[in-house]
Amino acid sequence: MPACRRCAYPARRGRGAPVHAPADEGRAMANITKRSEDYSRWYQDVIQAAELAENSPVRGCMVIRPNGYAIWENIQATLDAKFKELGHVNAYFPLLIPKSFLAKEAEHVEGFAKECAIVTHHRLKQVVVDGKVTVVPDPDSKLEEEYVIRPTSETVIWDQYRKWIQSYRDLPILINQWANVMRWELRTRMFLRTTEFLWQEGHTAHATAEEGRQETLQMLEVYRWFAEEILAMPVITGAKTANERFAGAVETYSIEALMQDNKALQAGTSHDLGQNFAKAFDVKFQDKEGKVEHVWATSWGMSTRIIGALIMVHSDDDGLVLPPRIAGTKAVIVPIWKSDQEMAEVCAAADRIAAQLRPVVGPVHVDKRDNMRPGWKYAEWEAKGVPLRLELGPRDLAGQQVMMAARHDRRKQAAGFDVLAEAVGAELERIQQDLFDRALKRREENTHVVEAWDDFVDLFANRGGGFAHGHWCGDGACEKRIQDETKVTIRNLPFGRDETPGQCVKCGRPSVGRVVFAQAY
RNA sequence: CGGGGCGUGGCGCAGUCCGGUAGCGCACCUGCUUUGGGAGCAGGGGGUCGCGAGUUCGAAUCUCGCCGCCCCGACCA
Repeated sequence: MPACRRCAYPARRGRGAPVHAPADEGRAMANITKRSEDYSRWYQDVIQAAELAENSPVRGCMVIRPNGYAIWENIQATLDAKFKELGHVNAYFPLLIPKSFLAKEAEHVEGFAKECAIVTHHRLKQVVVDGKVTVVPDPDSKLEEEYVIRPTSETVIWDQYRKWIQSYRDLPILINQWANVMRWELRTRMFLRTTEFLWQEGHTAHATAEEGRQETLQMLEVYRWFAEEILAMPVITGAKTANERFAGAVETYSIEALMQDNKALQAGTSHDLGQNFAKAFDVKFQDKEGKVEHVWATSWGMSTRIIGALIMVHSDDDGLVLPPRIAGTKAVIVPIWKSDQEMAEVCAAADRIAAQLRPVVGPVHVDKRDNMRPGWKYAEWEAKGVPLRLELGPRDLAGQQVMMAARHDRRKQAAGFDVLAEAVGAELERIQQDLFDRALKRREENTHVVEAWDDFVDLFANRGGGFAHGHWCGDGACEKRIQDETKVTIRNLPFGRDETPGQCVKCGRPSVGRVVFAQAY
């Protein structure tokens, strides 16, 4: 696999033929695979180029680098504020769960048993094998009851809620926790499915079924708001089918987004748990009439997976694209100079402008590095997804203006110093809106109404897939057959869906309305 | 866990078939000149060739075992 003789551009790892850089061969830094060429490699390249995360020594776990973690911190800050606005409080429950807890709710065990990491010992012992010192679990330290590293916290939390709840006066309990969880996945992908991931999990307890239902729907609406307003990611809200429901839930609701490769991604879930966990953990309360009853529960979560969705919805072949509202750095100022004196003047002006902008638009970075030229910096900040670049050189200084360049559409325009804060604020708003509009347009262009099975198969096999609105008989077995034959699943039963009766796209039996089908992550 | 591809300075790769003591581009460091879309020259630093055994006078290269990464399945969301 030699380098290309014509241009000396090195061949890519793992492929036979040398791959030429596009017209601009200088793009050696990031070297991002095009989406059209290899979508999943593109995804990995973007993560690397934007320095969001890296693989760790442990398979399936990732190191989230500062650029990636800044996004997560903004997600946390925004959601946390919203949760609290709605009356929730934060708490923390332990990482380790007694093995027996997992077994208490029948469906819950079934759902998670296959992907649990188990702690069996509490001590290591030095041993010498073939003359080399190594460590092994000390057999004498075997735990009497083994612990499971939480795949989710329903069980520990409900064990605790039993102790906290006696009367209706103790309800509702509206607790959220920010935590890491572990699910031993066979196949992992950065952010989208990692063995360990970060999330928030809300766990609430209520006096009535209706109140629980309302909470579930309210939190789903929070996720919809967050995805659409903050992440500029249009989503479909709706109920999951029984097959796709959370293990132990009465009803699961989700938000579903469409990625640029036309695969769907579940970006947040909210579960109405009914009385299942209250019964499993014997959590009862006495109501006003003195009657003793099991409490009603919900849980809801959004994880670092959403960062994967964020990457795939907006980014392009030059790297990451972030909506301003979630970007860690809103704008970067690139000073341009020739002489030392110009450097001093331009940098001083850049600092003044940054100081002026920060209170209005948030974090603004001034890139004063003198070991690379402006063009290099442009490309680098583009790869990292900073929404707006401000170019400031001697000519701008003379004209009392900066050049603003938007990351997502390359639009460049001048903005005078006297109106800079308003101009930058307005441009960031335009970018935010534009990203949403662009994503929504793409989703609409890739959403189809299907009637016949042949058309359904053809859509996903030959016409690029996307979202398909089709009739479904409601039978889980039929749903499974569709999945087995086409890899397509029902993403959800959208709120406000078309409930005109029809015939199931697969089996032709009567249907009470359309559902959303897609191939999914 | 099945099929395929791949592990060589930070990144991307050559060298492996045919064994001879490791090289290229970029990045990095120093200096000078540069700086409005990926700068130039000169000098310099950095690699137990994924890990472990074996064959050999000698292993990145041959043999065996293991580990990891990527893609496609299975599992799962």
